[in-house]
Amino acid sequence: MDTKNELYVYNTLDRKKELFAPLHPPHVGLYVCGPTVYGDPHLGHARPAITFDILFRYLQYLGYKVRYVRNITDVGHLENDADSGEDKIAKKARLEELEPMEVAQYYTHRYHIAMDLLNVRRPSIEPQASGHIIEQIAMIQQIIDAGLAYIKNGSVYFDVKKYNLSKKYGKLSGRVLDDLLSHTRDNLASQDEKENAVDFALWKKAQPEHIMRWPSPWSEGFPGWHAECTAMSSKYLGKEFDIHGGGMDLLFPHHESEIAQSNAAYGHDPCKYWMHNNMITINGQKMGKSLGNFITLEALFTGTHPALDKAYSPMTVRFFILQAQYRGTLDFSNEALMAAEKGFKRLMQAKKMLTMIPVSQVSSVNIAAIQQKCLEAMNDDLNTPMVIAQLFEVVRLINSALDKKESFTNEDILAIEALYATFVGDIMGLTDEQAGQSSELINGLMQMVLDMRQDAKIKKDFANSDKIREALLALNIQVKDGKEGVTWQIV
RNA sequence: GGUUUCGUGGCCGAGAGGUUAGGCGCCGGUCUGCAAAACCGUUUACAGCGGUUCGAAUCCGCUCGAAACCUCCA
Repeated sequence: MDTKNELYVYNTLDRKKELFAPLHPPHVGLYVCGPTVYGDPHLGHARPAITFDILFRYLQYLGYKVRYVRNITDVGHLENDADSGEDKIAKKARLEELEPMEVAQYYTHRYHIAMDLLNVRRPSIEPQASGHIIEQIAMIQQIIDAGLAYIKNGSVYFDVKKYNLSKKYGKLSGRVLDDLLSHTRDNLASQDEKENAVDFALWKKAQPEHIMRWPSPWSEGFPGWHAECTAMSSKYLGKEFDIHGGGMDLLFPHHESEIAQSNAAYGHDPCKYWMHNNMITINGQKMGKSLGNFITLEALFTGTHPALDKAYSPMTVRFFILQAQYRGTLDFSNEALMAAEKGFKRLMQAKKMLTMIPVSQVSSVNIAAIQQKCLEAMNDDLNTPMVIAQLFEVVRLINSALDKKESFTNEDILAIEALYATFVGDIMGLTDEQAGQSSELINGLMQMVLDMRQDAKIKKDFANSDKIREALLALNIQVKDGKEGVTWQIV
């Protein structure tokens, strides 16, 4: 009966919304594929980070004790272009004459700074792939012992065809092995070692030019791409946990192969729910490093990218992302970001006006109903755009109350404050960026300047009053002449 | 070629078999010394063609178009 107060999430495994029921309540294990740290974080990184930050926050709001693991991939993966066979991180390190770990550390740091600005909560554990080589080797050995991997020239490959005899490879992505066998392209140099094109590497023997390498029972080399997530998720969340998240682009082959590895090594799927965020597109096309159309978060925040008309604050970007449901593509444009910026400011400004509303004995509003709708929206697979729509209803009510077209009781005002604190602050992680900017000194100075302008206005010296207004605007301070007096806002 | 999605008004985006999404923009009004802000009102929608239904933007089929994945990528 109470279904509206229970969380439903879209499970990619069966492509429908399911009631979320943790394996071991009140604990929830959440694993999300993190960044590969060989480049600056861009807008694309913000989407999964924010999507699963919302999930993390909301699960906590619901009272769950969440262990959120998000890895750092600091062991690069193979490239397939002409000069390849080389580890991506190793390649970049040589170009810049840095230690590979120095590069990884540098970009990890940059990633953290960007995520902090976006107010993305740090995960409970952020394990590095390079720190879990032993665990990955152990897992690979278990797969070999199970007879589902073979060794060729010091490299280890997962035997997908053999695995498929007892389990179904492709159950997450909807792919059929026979189709994959007949359609997969075979242009990788290393593929001649594979028995089948669909087989994937668990361990790769390092070529001489590789500088990232570790000893193993098979060769000196490095783990395959999919190994780290299985090894680290099972180490920190157990061999069966609740939710595995990541970008849709990782569905195949990465997550499909994680399922195969987990089944081969442990006999069952790694998790109960698979959740995937969609991509951010730019002019309808996926943003990606290889396409050369990606916008780094730093460029976005500073407005230095040629495609940008101006800088957009981290909270504007966060709000922009939350205005779309996480499973849909989100198209980027200056126009859309500017609309988000204006909308976000309006949302935050209304909250500040709350203290100016006269308290009434009678209420003309139903805040509890709005709160309930916000909860229902969150419970419906994290429908943040719906939550935001409800919050704008509150904005309208606040502004109408200021215009004396609605009346709030003290309880109403407290309920609205709580609504903001819970949904805007705690759950959606939106903070007021100007909060810290107005010190006592600035407030005092502003009061003085505005008093001077007011004097000029009384004397009908509009030349001077406008001069003050324009000078303030040049400093990005907007003066607002309201019915109840003059206020100001940093724009 | 295969797999998975998607096509909503000027833009971004929810929803979903019958009842206003929301934001931004445009236009009109209130307020203002003038603006801005705020409020009120208004304007364009569900790719196309069939089918199911009392009724479809919402279900089914086809057509057209777009994207992601199949190769590193969030």
